[in-house]
Amino acid sequence: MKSRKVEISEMSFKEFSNMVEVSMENICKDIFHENRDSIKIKKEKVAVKNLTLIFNSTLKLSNRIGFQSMSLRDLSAASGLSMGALYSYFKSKDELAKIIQEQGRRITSDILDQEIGKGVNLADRMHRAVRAHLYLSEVMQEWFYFSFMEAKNLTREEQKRAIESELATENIFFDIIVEGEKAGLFKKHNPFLSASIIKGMLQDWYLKRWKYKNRGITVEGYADFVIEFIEAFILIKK
Amino acid sequence: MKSRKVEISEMSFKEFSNMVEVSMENICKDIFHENRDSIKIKKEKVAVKNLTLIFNSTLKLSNRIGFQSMSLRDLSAASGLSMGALYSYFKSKDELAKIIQEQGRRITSDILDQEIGKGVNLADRMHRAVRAHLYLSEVMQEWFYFSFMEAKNLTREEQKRAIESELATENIFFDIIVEGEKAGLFKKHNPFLSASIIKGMLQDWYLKRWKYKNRGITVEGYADFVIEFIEAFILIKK
DNA sequence: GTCTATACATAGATAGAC
DNA sequence: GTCTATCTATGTATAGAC
Repeated sequence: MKSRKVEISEMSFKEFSNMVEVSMENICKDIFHENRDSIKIKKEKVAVKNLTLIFNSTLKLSNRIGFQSMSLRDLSAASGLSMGALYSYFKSKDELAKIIQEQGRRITSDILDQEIGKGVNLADRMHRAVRAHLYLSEVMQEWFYFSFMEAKNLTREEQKRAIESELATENIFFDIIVEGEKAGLFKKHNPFLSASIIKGMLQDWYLKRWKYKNRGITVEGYADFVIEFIEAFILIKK
Repeated sequence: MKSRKVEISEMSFKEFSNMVEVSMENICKDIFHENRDSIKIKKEKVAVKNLTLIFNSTLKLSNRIGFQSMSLRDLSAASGLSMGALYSYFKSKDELAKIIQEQGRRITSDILDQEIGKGVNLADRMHRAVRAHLYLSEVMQEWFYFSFMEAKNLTREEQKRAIESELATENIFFDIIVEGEKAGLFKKHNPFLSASIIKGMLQDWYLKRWKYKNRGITVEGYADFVIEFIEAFILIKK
């Protein structure tokens, strides 16, 4: 029980938060360079600044009223950019959604891989996976909420990617569980169901953050609770 | 462990399904009578038939593309009723959403109360609450999905009601857990978090049914798993 | 690079014939 | 009770001035 606390201190929420911040800006730059054909702006500095502004405004509005309900006039008002200016940064509303999805997926994938790779054993890997996912969805709450709620508004191709990304995350847990069972550390259950349930618990954090916030639950507190809950089920007691 | 199986047999999914079917038609009739001012149709038989048709078409379309993206022309095509005819059954698109929400909430509340009331002790009540909620969300999967995903598209008043209903369901679990702790049957944890997590597990069933279906998981199988998972955490081992 | 003005499509909603 | 035809508002997207 104590050992978990030690592992947390290796990656506090604050440190984690900074790490994501850096990753986010880099990925924004990558996105700018990759989409130079559909982005009419030439200067990197102004483009990245406004892209960030547009992404954030879109996420804020979509979280409140939904991407479909958000008109580009709304987005124009929220971002302070005119309709014409907006269309210098993307060539359609659909493409805007696509770029935002892409950006979030990359950050998620980068950060999770990086963080889980540090795990020294299976229990540690499980803790890190849970904690990293929760911390990440805390920092990028709007994106995670957006990504879940707006999946239906994407093109079929983008939907496929979203599902793949979703299942990839779940597989991280699946793999840890299966390895743990083989090693005789975890009880034998249906590992697919266990992984699903764990994923669901993590999702609850960003889908219902208002509820947890109202009750004064912090992301660290929630992480501790989830880990305890999972371990009661999978760990073999000695 | 065996005792749970006995309790299930008191309410098989099939029986449950029939119970809901009846409740659904009755509530559809109630809704018709209560909204006689906004519904221009006089004959109960034709009104209830078409209302049911409209509700089902709306749910189907909304589940696929979202309520906001569904135009009334789409709904007209799917239901086989003309635009004009549709407006004889509701006076705005917003009102249509509202009526559907109302109908689902009533069924949910009726069925859950009825089913949980049968519980003979706290563990039994917990099992029944889990199972009833899962079975209900299986029968009415489209409604549950709609209700969760379209909350943002409702008026502020309706949003408040949706949240209240959500929290009421969660409170069922909260109360059972608190009573169980007092009675010395359940371990002491944070009962708010326990109730939240349980609610999230139930929600996962209807939010990701495609995933469970693809993997061949039945609702009964999922219910058994969830109950086992919960009990590993809350039950005091003897 | 950003703005204003505008084109064009599609949405919700209603009127009046049948 | 249901249909077709139509009104009006709003949405996405673009052209061209600055």
